[in-house]
Amino acid sequence: MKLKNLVSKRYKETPADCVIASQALMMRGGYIKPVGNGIYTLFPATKRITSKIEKIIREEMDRIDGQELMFPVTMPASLWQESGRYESIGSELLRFTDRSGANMVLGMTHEEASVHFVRDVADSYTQYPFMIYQIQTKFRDEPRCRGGLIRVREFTMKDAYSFHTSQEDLERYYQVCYDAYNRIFARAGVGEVVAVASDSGMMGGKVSHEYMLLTPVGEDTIVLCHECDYRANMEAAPCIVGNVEAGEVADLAKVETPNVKTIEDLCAFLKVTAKQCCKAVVYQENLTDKYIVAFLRGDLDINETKLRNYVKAEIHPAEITAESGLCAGFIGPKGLPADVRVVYDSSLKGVNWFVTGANETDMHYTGFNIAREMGDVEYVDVAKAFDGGVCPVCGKPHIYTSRGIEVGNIFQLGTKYTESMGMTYVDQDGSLKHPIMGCYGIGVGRLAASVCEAHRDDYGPIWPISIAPWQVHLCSLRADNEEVAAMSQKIYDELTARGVEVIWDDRSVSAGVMFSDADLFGVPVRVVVSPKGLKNGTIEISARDKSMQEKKPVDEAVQFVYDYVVSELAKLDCRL
RNA sequence: CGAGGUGUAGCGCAGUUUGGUAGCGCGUUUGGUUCGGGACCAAAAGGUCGCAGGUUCAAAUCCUGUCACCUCGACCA
Repeated sequence: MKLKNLVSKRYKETPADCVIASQALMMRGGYIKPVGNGIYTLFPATKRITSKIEKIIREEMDRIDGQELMFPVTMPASLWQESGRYESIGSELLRFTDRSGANMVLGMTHEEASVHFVRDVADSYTQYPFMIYQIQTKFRDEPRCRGGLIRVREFTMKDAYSFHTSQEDLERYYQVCYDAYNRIFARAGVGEVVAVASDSGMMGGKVSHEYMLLTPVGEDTIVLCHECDYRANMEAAPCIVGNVEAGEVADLAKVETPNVKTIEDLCAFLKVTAKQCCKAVVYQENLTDKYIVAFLRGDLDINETKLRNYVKAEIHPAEITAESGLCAGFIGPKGLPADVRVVYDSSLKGVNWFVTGANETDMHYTGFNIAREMGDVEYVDVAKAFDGGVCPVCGKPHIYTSRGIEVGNIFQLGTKYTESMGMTYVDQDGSLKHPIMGCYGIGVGRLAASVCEAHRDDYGPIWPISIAPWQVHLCSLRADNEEVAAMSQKIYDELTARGVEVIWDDRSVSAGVMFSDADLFGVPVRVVVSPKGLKNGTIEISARDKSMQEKKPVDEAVQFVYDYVVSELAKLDCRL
């Protein structure tokens, strides 16, 4: 492929509104163009990258006995009504009507479609287990898109669904997928992607992992341990405070705290630490508007996901009205309205002395002892894990947090969909049973963008050779020079004949333009043919990541490049 | 959905306060000189100033409405 014929354009200046580095480079390098909010055209170079990612995914899915198929993007609403998600999922699911007025949806995930398919064909235990997968367009009407391909509304995803006759078999296969995912990311050149325990969210099910690329620009917060390899999404991470500073037992006293509403003000006013405060966070159930007051230690933050899971309802931060009986800024456990649901965080357990609200304007209690004042209450973990917290695995207080981009996930779904959609098979003993499901996703475009985010310099992406749009970038400096033109053609022909992918730049432009464009292409191997080199009988060969730079005699150059490409590919378990 | 912001040539921007026939840089085309990290000279093409109303002799500029996009927040399998 000659670069001058490639349908693309590169820009010297960063387009407006780019927020993260990979997005800026992919816009400048002519990889993507926004069509609408969160909707992109992928240019030919990008499509070559995603196709290679897809090829790796296919190889690994097929290796664990996956069977590729294709579900539709558009589905009748009735399919989603069967599982109950037509009602339970919000406006993220794009709904529309067809010409006859029938309700339709655009697929954002395909559990329903997969159950719809297999319930007719997998009716005997002898057919299990099996896994089906597809690589296909998804549409999710995200409220807010971000960072180029990092968070979009329309995207390509590999989604897989496995079906089992026992929880044990699901767990066995889950581990197989876990390993396959690690191979996929390693082969795509981002071995730094790590699996973290996660919250299952709307997918249902219990055990799940997310594969995260750790980067400051990530949207998720990851909890890790310095001592051991514990890793979890903040949403799912337990908060363990460790040693409790119980404090002295003291009498309950009501004190005036005029206009002191925040923990910070309270600490300053009463000369106490945040740990000695019991703070209230107020939510409301989405459907009923019923108030939920969560109490936790003053230095901690609420983990909404854990709270949501505990109260088993969708919730949102409360609007505290005059009729609610709540006294914003002065809320405490004692004297709350009866219809308010109260949740005590584990961080409060065993502490004898708290400052907390008195449920009266400008009044707080000191010496508040939850066990004495409120009796035997249940403590649950609804706080966010924090730096220096206790690791739930090794027990050492070495928790820290980091940010990450979720590039894939795996879930043990259980029977949520097979039950709701009435899928059964006949077991060995003749009884009807619901298959147990797992599901496994990878966002292809997001992975490509994440690779760019992880592997780049100031001048452009540095694509791993396994997914690079081309393996070799051939630069003909002074292509008008007959010798240069002839040698370039020879190198291009020979490499291409041996299966190496070459992008060939034979434009009559200055070296600066040619090299800066090559940097933006991010192709791993660069071959430079120039009059200067040819005068010495050499060809320049270098790696985009600067790990290799050679001058080779003209008759050895092709073999050297070929060998180098093959060996670099082999390092990522890939072939020409 | 809440708050803020921006729409002017393919890209980046100025011009809007104070209304007067639309500009700069990059890119593109042609000719010439250059040639190892975004060269130079000369000429040229390219815009109903997001859209629709209104005010005015006159609107990119003022007013009203509307659409789109961006940022922060809410939200997020």
